[in-house]
Order: sequence, then C-alpha cells, then structure tokens
Amino acid sequence: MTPPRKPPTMADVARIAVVSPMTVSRAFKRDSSVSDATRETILQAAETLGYVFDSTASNLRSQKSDFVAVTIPSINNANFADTLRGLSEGVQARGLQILLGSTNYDIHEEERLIEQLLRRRPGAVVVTGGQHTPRARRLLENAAVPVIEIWDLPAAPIGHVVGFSNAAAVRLLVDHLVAKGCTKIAFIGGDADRDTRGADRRAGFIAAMQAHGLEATRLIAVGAPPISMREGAEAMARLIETLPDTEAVICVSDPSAFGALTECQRRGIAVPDRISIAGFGDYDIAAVAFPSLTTVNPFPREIGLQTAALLLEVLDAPDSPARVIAITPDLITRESSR
Amino acid sequence: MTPPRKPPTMADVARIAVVSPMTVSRAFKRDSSVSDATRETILQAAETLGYVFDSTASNLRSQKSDFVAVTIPSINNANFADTLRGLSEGVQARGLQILLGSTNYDIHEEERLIEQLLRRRPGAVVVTGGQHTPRARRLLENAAVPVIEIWDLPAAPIGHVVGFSNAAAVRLLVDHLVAKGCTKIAFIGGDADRDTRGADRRAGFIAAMQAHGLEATRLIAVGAPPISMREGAEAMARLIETLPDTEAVICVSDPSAFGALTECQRRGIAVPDRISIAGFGDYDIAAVAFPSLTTVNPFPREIGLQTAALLLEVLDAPDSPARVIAITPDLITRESSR
DNA sequence: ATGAAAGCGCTAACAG
DNA sequence: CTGTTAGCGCTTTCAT
Repeated sequence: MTPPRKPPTMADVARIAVVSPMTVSRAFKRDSSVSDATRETILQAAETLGYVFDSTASNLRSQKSDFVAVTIPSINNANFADTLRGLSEGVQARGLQILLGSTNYDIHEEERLIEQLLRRRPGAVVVTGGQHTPRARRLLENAAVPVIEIWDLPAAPIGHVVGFSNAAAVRLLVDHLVAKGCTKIAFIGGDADRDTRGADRRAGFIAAMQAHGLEATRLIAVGAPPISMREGAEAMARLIETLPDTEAVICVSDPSAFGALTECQRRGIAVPDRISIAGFGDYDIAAVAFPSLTTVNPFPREIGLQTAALLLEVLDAPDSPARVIAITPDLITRESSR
Repeated sequence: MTPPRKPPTMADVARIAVVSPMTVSRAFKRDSSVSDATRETILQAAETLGYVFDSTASNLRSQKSDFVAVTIPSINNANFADTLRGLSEGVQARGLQILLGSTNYDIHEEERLIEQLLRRRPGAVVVTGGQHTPRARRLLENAAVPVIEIWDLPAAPIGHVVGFSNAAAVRLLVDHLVAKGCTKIAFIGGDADRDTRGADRRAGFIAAMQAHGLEATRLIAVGAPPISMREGAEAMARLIETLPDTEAVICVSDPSAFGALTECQRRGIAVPDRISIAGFGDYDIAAVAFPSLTTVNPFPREIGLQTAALLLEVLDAPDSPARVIAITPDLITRESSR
C-alpha cells in the first residue's frame, strides 16, 4: 500500500511544469491567456501527478460558486426526477453542479435543508413548491442569490417562478369527466396539511365541482403524502364500500390512480364502464396500464429546462427583475375514462 | 430593495458579540469549550446578523469534508432511490451531506462524474456498480478517501463493497420457475453492453438455465437501459410473435415486467395460466399490479443503511481493511407465476 | 503571456 | 474558557 500522502496542489504542478501557480490556474481555465505549449506542459504534469482541481479553494477565493442548490419533495418520484434531469442537463453546459436535497414533502424539513444548503454558498437556489416556513423564506430572501420556486404559482413569490396552477390542472379533469356525463365524482388524496401541491389539487377539485353546480363531498384522504399505489388501492376500497354509486374518481397522482385501478380489477368492477379513473402527472404507468389512465401532463421536464434557462439568464444579469414562467398542463384522455 | 451587501462573516459576528472569531467558531461546533453565556450571545448575534456558516471555508481550512460523493445510474428508479434514502438517513446523524451524481447507466459518464465530484474533495465516495473505466478506477484509487462500491459484488473491488450477486438473484427466479414445471423460459433485458447489472442478470439467467440442462436461447434485448415499461411491453410482443410457445419470462426489472404483463392483458393472454412473468427489484408496482408480480427483493434500503454504517465506521478508522458486505436477495413469489 | 503578493472565511496549533 | 497567529489552495490584482 502507498502511504496516504497529501494530494498534489497547483503549487506541485507548477513546480513540475516550471511555471508559477498562477499560470497553472490559468491553464485550467478556458479562455485564459496561456501559450499552447505551456498549457500542454502543465496539463501533462497535472496528469502525471494525478492532480485534481480543488473547487472548494477556488470557490472560496473567487467568492463565487458553481453550485445550484435544489430541493425536491422526494427523489423517488418520476415527475420530480424528470424536472431534475431537465434542470441538470440545462445547467451542465455552464459547469454548474446541482446540490440536491429532499424535503420529504415537509416544509420544516425543507427549512433545515435550505439552511444546510446555503452553508455551501450556492450561486442560486431552486425550491419545489411555493409554501415555506417563515424562517425558510427569510433565509432565502437574505441569501443574496437568485431564488426560483417551481411546480407552483405562489401568490407571493420569493423571486422567480417556473410553475403551473395545480388547481387549474385538476379543473381540466373535472371538466372532462363532467362532459362525459359524470356527476358523482370523488377525489382521492393524502392528508392535506403536508403536500401543498396535493392540497391545491384537492382545492381545485372542489372549486371546479362547485363551478359545475356539483357537490364536492366525496373526498377520501389516506395517510401522509406522497400516497403510494397501495394507499390508492386502499382509498378505492373505502370509496367503493362507503359511496358505491360513485361514477368517477380523480386521484392526486398517477401511482395512486393505478392503485385504485387495480383495486377495481380485483373486485371485478369495470373501468371505465362502471367507474372512471383519472390520475395526475402522466407518469409512464399511465400510458402502459391496461386500461391506460386519463391524466394531466404538467410537463415536468419542461419545468426543469425552463428553470435552467432562466437560471443561466439571471446568473448573467443579477439585477434582472423577478420572472414568472407559467406552464400550461395538458389533459390526456385515455381508456380509464369515458 | 436592500443593496446586495456582502454577507456577514464570523468576524462580523465576533465584533457584535465582542469576542474573537475563534470563539465564534467554537460556539458553532458541538463539543467545544465555550461558556454557555458566551455561546448564547454569539448565536444571538449570528441570528440578528443573518449569519450563515460557510462550509466551503471550513472544509478548506480543516482539510476535511462533510461531503459524501455518490453516483447512481438513474435518479428515476425506486430501487436506487431507496438505497439513497437509507444512505442519506444513516449519514445525516454525522452531519454529512450527499453530493449526488447520476451516470445514466454509462461508465464513461460515470468517469466524468467522478472527476467532477472529486474536485469537491468529498470525504468518501460511494459508486453504484463494480465496473468502471480504467481512468475512473485510477481516480478513485488515487483519491485517498474511502471508496464503497454498491449493488454488485465486483471481482476486484477498489475498496469496500456492499452488494449482492445479480446472477445469483436471477438464479432464484429460474429455480422457482423450473420447479413449477416451466422449461421454455425467456429473458427480457436491455442492450447488454451498458447496464452491467442487467448484463449480470442475463448471464445469471443463462448459467442457471444451463445448470438445469435447459436451453437459454430465448433472449430478447430492447433498447438502451434502463428498459422502460413500454419497452417491456414491446419485448413481450416480440416474444409472443417469435416464440409463442414460451411458458415463462424473466424481466430484468419490475417496470419492464409490468409492461410485459400489460401486453399480455391487451392480447388476452392469461398470466400466469398461459405464461408466467417475473420481474426484479420488488418495486411497489410488483405487489400492487393485478396479477401481482413474482420478483426478487435485493433490499435496496438495506444496502443504503449498511453503506452508511460502514461509511461512518471507516471514516473513524481510516486504515481499516477493505470490507465486503454481501446482501442476500429474497425470492418473492406472487400471482404472476405458478 | 507570465509572475508576485495578498487574501477569500475559516480553524489548527499553540498560547495563556 | 478564550485569544493570537498562521495558512488551507486557489484566484484577484497589479505588475512586467
């Protein structure tokens, strides 16, 4: 075994290449003025030594960071994962690195996370959702870096916004089901006080039903968000047993809608003939399930790409005014409703 | 608008609290010797100023990092997400932060990622998989920090290992199906040269079939890993059309198995009566699908927790010998096979 | 195109 | 329990 010697620094590389550390530093940048020959020598020396650039020192000295802090409710969610990938791809060109934190759908956890992330001095912060603890808001406002709230259209944004109205998106589903002749429509979601997007969707359901002059009393809440497939199935079981005349059900997400679908299948209840089912998010499973699921596509990847584009823009122009980029979700009608 | 003044530093806090910066530094540590009164004053001053601790400077000066670099093939995968959550939880107690990178199932992308992550001077590196480019290996070996390879049992580990044999796990499925009387068994996977765990599973399938004296010629490969639900469905369609006498099919993952299942349902092919289907990973969908899916549980969360525990251990004892922690996957038989 | 000096914000090391 | 000094590895700034 080699003894764990100290890793080489720029000074070491400079010594081998017989230049000053400053020249080494320049050689590692793109557009800096170093002769081709010198740069070649330096990069070769670095490779020989096994030198690895130290971003920590670089960031400290230059007082700027190539981190973008990002919070999402859950890493195990295809919608947020798509947003994250879009975001990632969009910022990678600029050499920015994403520092990810998962809030577990809890704004108090989000507060802790934001505090932790800010210690790393990110160049910008992206948070999923528009509802935060007062302290989290204050932290973000004081951070003196661009803030982008996504997946929501907050009434009082902290900074920039790339999102959509969850309530309006659910209205698309209600309108569709009502147009198909359904009046007894139920909503399956989680306990409302945690997942704010879920709560917005439920509120949107109630408002849309009332707009049609229909009663919005068939509300099933099962456990803490995010609702799993299994919980979707449990909710459907409860719905069938307590309100058997229900004609259609809107679920807060596609996974729970799929759970609801399988519960119907186990009980021999025909979908959509006896009951229509709709989900939210246009996850892969919505298209593949048999019957396929009617749902709403909020364009998660697009949110990520737009966020990245906005990010690069505001990092270049720090004093640019706060922007709100609204995404328009799409209704996708499939076999599970008619 | 407040002008974007420079954020306060420890020196500013020290000035307000009328102590030295060193005392402020100590007040922010846990076990350091600062009188309660002084600490109280300092923390109050910090809160008033809106001071945020600068980990970048701290890490640079102390030459140690609270980062753990982690690479996973995909963020949009419930198995890896579970591992990540276990890892996260286990590591959070020590105040360590995960610096995540996604390789997109590509060892060249992994190499780029590892290089980028090492620039941040992580205190340890966790990589998913045991196959790497020569350069990636070198980078990890020279990094002088603990390395843990997970989700695999590499023949020549770089450092520590927390994983399982993908081949042995698939053997459980083959043995099960053979015991049920199946002999014409197919394997659905992706193009083998990218996803090494997928390739291991296919190799395990072939070996297990041969051990039973059966032909392992029914191999369907569809597209680049990870195989989606839709690709699972496409593969099943191909299988049905080209090898209609197939009695059972093992899919490289549960999502693709679910896709295969729905294709059968669309074609009116009874599962498991006419064909048995098995997946891999014990994703939520395997238990909820109707019929539910026979699969293998590799205990992703357990891998994460064990990795975290090992990590904390080796960070305390840097010279501890390389460890290999083998996880034993479980066969889970459900409705989709008989 | 290259170099010298200084310092980013914090803490190790040593004092008291 | 608290303070002083120096310096982590890099880059800003100012020279040449």
